[in-house]
Amino acid sequence: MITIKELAQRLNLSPSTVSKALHDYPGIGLVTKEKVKALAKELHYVPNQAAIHFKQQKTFTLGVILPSLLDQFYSLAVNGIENYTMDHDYSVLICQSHENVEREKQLLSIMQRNRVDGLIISVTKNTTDYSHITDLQRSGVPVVFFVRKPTQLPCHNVTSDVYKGALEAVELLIKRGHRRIGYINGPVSWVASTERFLGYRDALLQHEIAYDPTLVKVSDLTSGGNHGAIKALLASPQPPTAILAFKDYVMLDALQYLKKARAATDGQAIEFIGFGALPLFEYLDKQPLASIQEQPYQIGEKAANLLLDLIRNPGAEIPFQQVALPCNLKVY
Amino acid sequence: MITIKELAQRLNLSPSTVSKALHDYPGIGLVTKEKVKALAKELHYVPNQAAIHFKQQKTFTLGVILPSLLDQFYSLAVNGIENYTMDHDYSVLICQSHENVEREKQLLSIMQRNRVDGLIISVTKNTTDYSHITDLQRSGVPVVFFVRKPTQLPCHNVTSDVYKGALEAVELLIKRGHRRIGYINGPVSWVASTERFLGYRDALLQHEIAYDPTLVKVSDLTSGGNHGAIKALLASPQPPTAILAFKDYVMLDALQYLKKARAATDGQAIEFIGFGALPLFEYLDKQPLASIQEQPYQIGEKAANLLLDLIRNPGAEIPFQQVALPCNLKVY
DNA sequence: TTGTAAGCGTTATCAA
DNA sequence: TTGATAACGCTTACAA
Repeated sequence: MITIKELAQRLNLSPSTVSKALHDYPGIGLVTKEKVKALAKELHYVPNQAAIHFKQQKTFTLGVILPSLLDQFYSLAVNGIENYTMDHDYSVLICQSHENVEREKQLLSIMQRNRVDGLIISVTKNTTDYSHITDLQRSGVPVVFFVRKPTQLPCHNVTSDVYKGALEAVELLIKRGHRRIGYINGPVSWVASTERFLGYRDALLQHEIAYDPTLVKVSDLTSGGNHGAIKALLASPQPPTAILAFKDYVMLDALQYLKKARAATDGQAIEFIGFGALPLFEYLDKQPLASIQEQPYQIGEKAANLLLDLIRNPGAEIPFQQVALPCNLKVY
Repeated sequence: MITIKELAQRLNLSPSTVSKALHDYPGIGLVTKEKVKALAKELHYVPNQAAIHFKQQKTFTLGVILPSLLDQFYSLAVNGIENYTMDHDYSVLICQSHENVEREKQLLSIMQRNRVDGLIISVTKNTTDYSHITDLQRSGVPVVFFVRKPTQLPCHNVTSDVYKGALEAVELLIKRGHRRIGYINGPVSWVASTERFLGYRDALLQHEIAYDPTLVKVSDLTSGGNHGAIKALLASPQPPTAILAFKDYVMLDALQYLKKARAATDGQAIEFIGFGALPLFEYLDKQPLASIQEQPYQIGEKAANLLLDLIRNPGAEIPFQQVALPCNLKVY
């Protein structure tokens, strides 16, 4: 591997001159500059990032921790992050927590060893203690939460405006004549669950429909949990005629369950709306009424944008940014 | 950020002693060792990887280049790679080419700057010139191709045994009485396309069914290309009664097209088999006959395994490894 | 316009 | 059992 030192030797120059020439540093003779660049190209000189990072005490790298890349929501978000960072000459270190808190802690440590300049994170289902994250922050690494954010902790974060998303979805259901509208919620510890729930409830109240707690069930978002929730809803004395689901996958599981136990609904079709508007819906034979489309790519972009701003203004006491990108009700 | 030097000062030791103590280097007093470790913990000492990489002239990092993480096949493969490398104290630098050759070249350069110890790559649709990759190899970085491999270039690679997968799929169709079986192939420049095709053709020949080239169409794997291919098959004088598809997505597009143009099939249902066995199939109302399940996770694992072996035996003239993992016909 | 020298954090070699 | 020293590749303030 060819180094600046070697280039310098071959050209009878000093390493610093070569370095400057390669970076178009002002005050280097045009002839020298060209000579250096030519030789660098000829010998396939490739700068050693490890050395640069080491010298600069900066890695120009953002850490990204997310639950799983199998969820298209997150792979889209990664694309948004990557594109933004690429354009700004940063790179990303992507890691999956697989919803495992221990692993999340390990990853935080990896991020720290690698001296990432900042961190973008969507915490696991089970993260309640954020000390591993606040420790990192305290050591001077700015952190932006995305999609999933802590309940109490004040922080920078980028999410979807799921409150409004849920509100609009339920309004659509009401407009279509539904009065008994169920909701299958996600883990109650999540802000995202509360917000969706409030949108659901407020839509009802705004249209003078009493809020009935028996129409709300919680799922842990596993298939089993989803099946359990729909089953419970069907078992209520007056089952819902329409259901809002925390995620499209929840809805799909519910539909699957219904197909098997359809007798219970008296042949009445239940109308569904979920969050996600996943690409795979294009291929479903029987599409749902609608889906609330979030903007994962833009969430990623915005999170990266925010984080780079924080990195570039180190001392600055920037107040905690809370960005909520709009959702879009996609009617099929 | 606390450094070894600081730990040394505080303990009135030399940096080298501290370094050795932290690494359980033999010949360090037990007392010293404990003292060092205790202080390191107390002050939250975190080693600086950039410095270590720089010093060791090794990054303990594998580069991974793949077309897109949106394809679950690849996110599963990444999981396999990650798990294997984690267990062996390596990390991964994951990048997406988005089927863009120029970007692929850029990424190679990024990998080189970052001095990855090895590269796992699935090239883009359009990569025909491999010089950017062979250049990297020549500079001493071992490379393992996965999923997509070059036609001519001898290389280490890990793929699926799609020949056998296609063969078994077509045999199933034949057993079910089909005699006119179509095949929608992927880009002809891919080895994976040729292999599938040969499996398709050999299955026919082994059952004494003449191979009819008009029943084979090529798609570029875009929705448009897929629709075009199925349309062409339907337009043939004797349309197929069953179709093998290069990928499940091809099959889904074909099914979608059929739904719209179903008149053309005279109400005869065409039976399909594709490659992939994607999780989303669980949610389809009308499931295909079968799908050929590949093992992306295991492919990733094996590729990482192979690459680490290559890294660990630098000089060794290891003959090119060609691993093909079995496919499994999943009948719905 | 170019060169000198120091230093980033860590570790390996050798000496004490 | 511990310490001194050099080196990894690069950048930059300062000197020439």
